[in-house]
Amino acid sequence: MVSSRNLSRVTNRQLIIQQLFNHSQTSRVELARILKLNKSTVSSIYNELNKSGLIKSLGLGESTNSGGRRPHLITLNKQYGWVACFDIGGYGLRSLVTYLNGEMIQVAEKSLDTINVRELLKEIDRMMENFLASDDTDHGLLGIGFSVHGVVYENKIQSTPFFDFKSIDLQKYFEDRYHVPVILENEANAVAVFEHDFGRENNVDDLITISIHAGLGVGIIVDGDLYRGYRGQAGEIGRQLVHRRGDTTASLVKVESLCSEKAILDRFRQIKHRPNYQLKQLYLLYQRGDTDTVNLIDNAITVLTTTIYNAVVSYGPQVVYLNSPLMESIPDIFRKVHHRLIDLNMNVPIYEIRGSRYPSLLGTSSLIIHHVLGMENYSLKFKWPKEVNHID
Amino acid sequence: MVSSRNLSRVTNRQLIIQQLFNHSQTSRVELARILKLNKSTVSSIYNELNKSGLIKSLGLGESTNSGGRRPHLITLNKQYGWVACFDIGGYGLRSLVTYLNGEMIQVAEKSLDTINVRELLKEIDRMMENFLASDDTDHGLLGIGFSVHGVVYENKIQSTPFFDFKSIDLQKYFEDRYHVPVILENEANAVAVFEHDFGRENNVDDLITISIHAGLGVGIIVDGDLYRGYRGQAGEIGRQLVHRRGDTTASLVKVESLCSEKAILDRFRQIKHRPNYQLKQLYLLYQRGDTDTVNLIDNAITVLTTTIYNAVVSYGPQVVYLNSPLMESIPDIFRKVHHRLIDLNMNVPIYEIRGSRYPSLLGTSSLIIHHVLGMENYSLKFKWPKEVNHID
DNA sequence: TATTAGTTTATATAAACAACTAACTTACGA
DNA sequence: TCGTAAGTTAGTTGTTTATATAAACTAATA
Repeated sequence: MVSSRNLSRVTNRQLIIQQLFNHSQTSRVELARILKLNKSTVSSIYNELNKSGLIKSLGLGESTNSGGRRPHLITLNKQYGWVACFDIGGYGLRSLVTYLNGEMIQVAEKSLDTINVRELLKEIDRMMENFLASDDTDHGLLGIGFSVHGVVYENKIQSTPFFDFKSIDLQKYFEDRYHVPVILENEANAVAVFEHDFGRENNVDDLITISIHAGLGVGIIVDGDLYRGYRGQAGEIGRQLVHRRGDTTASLVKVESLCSEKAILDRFRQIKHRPNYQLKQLYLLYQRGDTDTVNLIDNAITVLTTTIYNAVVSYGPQVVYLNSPLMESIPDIFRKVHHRLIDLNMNVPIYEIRGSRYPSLLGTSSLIIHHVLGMENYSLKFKWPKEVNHID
Repeated sequence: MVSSRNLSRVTNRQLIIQQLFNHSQTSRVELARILKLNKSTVSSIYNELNKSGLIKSLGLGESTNSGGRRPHLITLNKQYGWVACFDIGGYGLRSLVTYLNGEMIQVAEKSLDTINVRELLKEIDRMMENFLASDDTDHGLLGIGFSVHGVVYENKIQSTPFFDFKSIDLQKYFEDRYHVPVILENEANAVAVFEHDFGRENNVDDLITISIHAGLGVGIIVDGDLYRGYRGQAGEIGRQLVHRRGDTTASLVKVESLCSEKAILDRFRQIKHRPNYQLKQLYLLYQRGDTDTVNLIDNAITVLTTTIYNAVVSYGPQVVYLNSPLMESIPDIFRKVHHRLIDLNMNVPIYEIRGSRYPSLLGTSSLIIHHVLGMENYSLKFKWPKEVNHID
């Protein structure tokens, strides 16, 4: 517990954990120098952390040219434990297991077309059993995180288009079952956390990620922290109202009805009278120059461009990331949106996130690891996984 | 200086100052009970603050029915010093002097139509001399704050439509001149700070204020803190691009070109061929039902409605405030916008700020007082001044 | 006499400090 | 080439200092 008494102790321990986390190796003197703490203070906290098993020794380092004792190199013990993360969306269920440092251990995926919540819970439990069976860490499972395509507030799902979660409190269910902390977060927010915590540049503390799936959502990082809004309602930009270009009536439509992946696919199926067409067919017909399809995509590009532009003037981010399976399928879309934005003199860099299966899971991993370590208010930097790529 | 050593002392002192600030009277035991500190800890810090003159005694309070010694009531000594605030806009210059607790002492105003920066500085200095002459506080001037109609970043004006500030660093100029801290803030942000810190409900920590003047800007409070965006660029929603209703071309226009006060007045003067018409004439012709004028206003109402709606889904605030001399002149506008928003099922309460001369100045006063007291990260609640009213 | 406000004194925690040991490099003389 | 002294750096140990808490006190009330 943090009382007034041991406030500085807790703070100093957090600073040391942060330093351990963010640097692949360090030593006691280095900690003292960087954190401006006395060597004895560092030693005292080091002993505490070491006793709890959070520190791993890396042997001796090199001494300087002018001599001196060699430092004992140390690092965070990633084998201390593991966390599980799940992404729940329209497509089904994806999961990821990472060590305490966010390093991927394994992934799993299960598509669920028509499912009820019981089915989903059973599938999650099956995955958890597998994960628990292959555990090779010191203290085992430390926490579970969920990324949800819907509005989340205080670890409760407020609304989601996919399942009926009114009947079940996911957090309570899994906390009771596995006796570890469980957190829930909105998918777009999780992706934003991923970009911030796994980002290659360390100094980007104001960014937005735009997720284009069934709807259109923004994840917002402000000054390094997630901006959720009142009751988690911030960033629902898909619900913005616009006049359709050339529409002479007074009618307003939601932007996501014009440019979300779902809206585009629905319209495509309708135009082509093929209820089973997928992204693949959309890509093929677009490639072939099919007029209807090209018009459909061009229109979406127009709407997307202004929506992104407007998000930038609204949120004032340093960087924008787009997270969209649609754009991964049809690379032309991002290319054209990008060019249009440059034509509009938008001088904020914009990137596409590739490997869009992992970002929300990794962001969730970061969130639960922050929580497990009691480091909610500290920036922890994670290593970029090879499976995820950036394109600009 | 905050070192690891005296961290808890600094924190506890801040907690006590916060409590003193936010409650018109308190006592040492009460501080100890509320802050969960030992009575002796409170006494120790009390003595420190008392020696520095920050505390004023209010005599003895009442003892309980069951007896016991009467408490010595204390309060923050508002007479400790004063701060000066200036609002610089297209209309000219407004200023406000407050005590350390944000209580108004005096105001001044000077309209400047065609001015250069030198003129402006001279006018500010003149006002400052008057303020200094009538000073009745213990330690005199403590700080100066500026509210600027333009983008501000790290106390520097990045851009403003009104003056050429490239040549002058206001902060440095006045810090050198008066040897007190000087801060600059964007006007919409200052209004947002005003609504948060002077707000009647204490628990609204997510709100936006929409300022409608020459342009259209949003001030955003997230979790009790100002959200400025990268280089202060957040909230420039006037620069959002939209299709004009019924426009069959592909052209996009800035929303502020359709619904800002300046845009409306400009168009009004153009339609009526009267370059000197002001808000008064606009109001009169609107009242008389002049077709051109009614259409102009109706169109602005339409654009304002969707812009506010879109801001709400983007930022997810708990409350929205509108700050607009235009709406103060023509109350119909707010009434209609409000009704339209209800028709759109926007369930976030929206209020109009009346007395729009003071909010930005009072918000700036809060900012500089926070700074002077070293309380940047603490919420200080100010008393609502009688001159400012809310309408919903 | 019981109760509450506030102070004083003693004690505990933890950070800083100073002085130590440990372990290294370099320089230099035999 | 070896040995050793001098200098350097890492990390520990004992001491001091700041500060929060606890307990025992005084003061003032119903």
